Amino acid sequence: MKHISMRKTLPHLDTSLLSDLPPFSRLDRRQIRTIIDQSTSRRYDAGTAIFEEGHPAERFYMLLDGYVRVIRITYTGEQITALHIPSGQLLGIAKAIGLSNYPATAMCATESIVLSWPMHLWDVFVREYDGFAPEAYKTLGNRLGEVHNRVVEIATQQVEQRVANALLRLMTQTGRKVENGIEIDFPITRQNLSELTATTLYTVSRLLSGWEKQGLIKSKRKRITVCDPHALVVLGQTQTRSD
DNA sequence: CCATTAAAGGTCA
DNA sequence: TGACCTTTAATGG
Repeated sequence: MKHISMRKTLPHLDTSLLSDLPPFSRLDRRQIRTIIDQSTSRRYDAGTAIFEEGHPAERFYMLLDGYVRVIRITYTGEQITALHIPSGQLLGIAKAIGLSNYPATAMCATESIVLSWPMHLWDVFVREYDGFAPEAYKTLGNRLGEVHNRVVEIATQQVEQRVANALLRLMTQTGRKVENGIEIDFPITRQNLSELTATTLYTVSRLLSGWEKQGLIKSKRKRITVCDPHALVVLGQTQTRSD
């Protein structure tokens, strides 16, 4: 028995934790102090949910460290990954578009550190804090745009293109430089990728194996490194259709 | 071109 | 060891 996540307030939360993050970057020290004092901080293990689809949206969150997978459950009980959220972003901000329940589950892809506030403070933040609302809406807009792009891809592209593009997006959004390329910074399985691209884990596995043989990527269990981004870009745009 | 099914080997706690 | 991850092959829409 180990690594039990306990809810607790960490002792020394410095104002610098938030002062560089867009939703709070226009605020002075005193305001940020107030915001932090109203927050609850918590660490989550990888694989645990911060909040779940359908539950009342009681709190909103700022991801300080880690990665979160936004997941929806289908009629048959399967999960599909909608998008990934990197640290420094707000999440659980359903209130911004008038929802009273969370529209999706937020699952930690890695160990994560999160600040949260009771939802009744949302209106206070929007009213009192310069730049907060625009940044929140910008975040929502970006996510909506990303989901839109995927809908278009799924409707118009072949599986190979979709997987290549998904990989490129993850690389640019969460990539970390390593010696032989750029590694996606959190554990991701064939299953996860297949959910993102509306295909099966077997097809993803076959594609990745092929790309690895050609030297485009390297992969270990739950880890993928892109070695040749340009080749993937080409793959992602090539229409291998008879003309 | 791609999903499904089945089977087997690998990895991790 | 058991649960989870990955690959490969066969089959069929």
